[in-house]
Amino acid sequence: MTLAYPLEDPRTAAPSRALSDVLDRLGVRLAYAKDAEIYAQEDEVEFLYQVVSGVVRTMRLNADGRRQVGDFYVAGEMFGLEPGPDHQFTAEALCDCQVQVVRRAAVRALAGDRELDRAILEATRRELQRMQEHVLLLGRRSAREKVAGFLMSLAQDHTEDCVQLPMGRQDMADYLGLTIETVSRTLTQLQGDAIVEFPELRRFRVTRWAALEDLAA
Amino acid sequence: MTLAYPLEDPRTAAPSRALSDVLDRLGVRLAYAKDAEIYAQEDEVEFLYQVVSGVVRTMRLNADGRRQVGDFYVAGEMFGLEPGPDHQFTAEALCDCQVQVVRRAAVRALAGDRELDRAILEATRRELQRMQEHVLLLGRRSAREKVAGFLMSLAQDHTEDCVQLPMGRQDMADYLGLTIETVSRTLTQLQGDAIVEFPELRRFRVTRWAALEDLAA
DNA sequence: CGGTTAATTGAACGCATTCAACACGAGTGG
DNA sequence: CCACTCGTGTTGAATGCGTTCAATTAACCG
Repeated sequence: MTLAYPLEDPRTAAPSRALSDVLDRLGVRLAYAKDAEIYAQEDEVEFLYQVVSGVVRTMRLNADGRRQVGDFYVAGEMFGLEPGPDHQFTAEALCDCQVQVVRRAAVRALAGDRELDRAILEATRRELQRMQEHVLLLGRRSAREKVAGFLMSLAQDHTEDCVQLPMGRQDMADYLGLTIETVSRTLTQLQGDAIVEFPELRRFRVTRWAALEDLAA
Repeated sequence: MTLAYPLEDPRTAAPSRALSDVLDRLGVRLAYAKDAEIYAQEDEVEFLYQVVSGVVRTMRLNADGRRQVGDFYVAGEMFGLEPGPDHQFTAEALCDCQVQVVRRAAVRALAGDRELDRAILEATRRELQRMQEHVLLLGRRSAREKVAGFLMSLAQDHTEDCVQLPMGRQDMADYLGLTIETVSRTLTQLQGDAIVEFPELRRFRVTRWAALEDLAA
C-alpha cells in the first residue's frame, strides 16, 4: 500500500499524551485504501479512532443521495467520538491512510485514570468546537463567504505559504452545503480577485489575507 | 418578576443527579428578563449554567448584523459548555427565565469525583449531538425540509398533541439560516398541505406525521 | 498515447431573498 | 368604546444567487 501523504508524528497534533499512549498500547493500527469505509452510519459506536497518516472524512448520506460531510481529520486527530449509541455519520478514508483503533471497552477499563478521563473530555470538547464552527459556516453565508471561510480554516494553521488541499471539489461542496459547480466557480472568482491562487488543483496560496479574513468573518 | 412559563422540575430533563446537586449546592439562581444577556460572545468562559425555568437561546452576531442562533435550551438543560477560553456565542433569555449558575472553578475543585466528571462529559456529548443535528439541518436542505425538521425536533419529545413554540419566527429563521419571510411562507405552506396546523401563533399540532417525517429525513 | 475521472465553464431555471405593503393583536390613553 | 401605536407575522412582486443540466477542458494513469 502506498501512502498519498507522508506519515506524520501524531504527537504534534495529538489530543494528549495519555490518550495517545492508551491508543498505542491497547489499539491496533489499520490501513484503509482511498474511499474505504471505516465505520458506517447506524453502526454501533464501539471504537475510538486516531488518524496516524492520511486524511479521514465523516459524512452522512441522505435518502435521496445528498451528502453532508461532517468534518475532515488529519494525522494525530481523533474521530468517531460520537455521542449516542449509534453512529450518525459514516467515516471513510479520503486517501490511503492508517488509523489507530481501540475498543471503547478497553479504554473504559482504565476509567478512573484521571488523566485519561480528562483527555477524552478534551477531545470531545475539541470536536464540539469544530461542530460549532461548522454551524457558523453553514448558516446564512454566501457561497463566497463559505468557500473563503473554508480556505481560511485550512490556511491559518499552516506556516508554509502554500497549503495542501487534501480533498476534492465534491468533498468541499458537500462540507459547505453547496454544489461542486458553485465551489468551482467561486474558486476561480476568488482567484480573479487576486485573493488566492492555485498553482495546482490541490494546492493554494493566500495572496491577500485581509480580503480573505473579511470574507470569512 | 413574572414568569412566562411555569417552573419545571429540573430533574425530569436534568443531565444527571450528581451535576444537578453540585449546581444546586454551589451555584446561585439568577433571574433574567426577556432578551436579557446572560453572557456575551468573546466573554471568558467562567460559569456553568442550567435552565431552571423559561427558555434560553445562544446566538452569534456577525459584523454585518446577520445572526446565527446556536440552540435553544429549556428547563433542566445545561448550556455555556463551550470549549476554548472564550465564548463563541452569546446567551440570552428568550423569555423571562431563571438560571442556576455556578463557577467552573467551584466545579473543578470537586474534580476527581468520578460521577461528576462523568456527568460533565455526558453533558458535553449531548451538546455535541445537538450540534451535529444542527449541521445536518443547515446543510443542503430546502426551506421546507429545514422548517419541517425543526418542528419535528420540537414535537418528537412531546406526548401532548399540541406543542408550544417558545420562540418567534425570527429566532426560527436565524436558527435555520433562512429569512423570517421564508419561514412564514413555509409554515403557511405546510398548513396548506395539512401537515401541521397552528391554532395559535406559538402552538402547533402535527396532523400528518408521516409526511413531516419524510420531509425531515 | 488513449481512456478515465475530476474540474471548469455556459445558459436557463427556480428557490429563497429583498423590499414593500398589509393584517393582526396587545397595550395605552382619550 | 374607539383610535392610535408598536411589535410581530403574513403576503405580494421583482430580483438575484445558487442550482441544474449540458458541454468542454484539464489532470491523471494505464
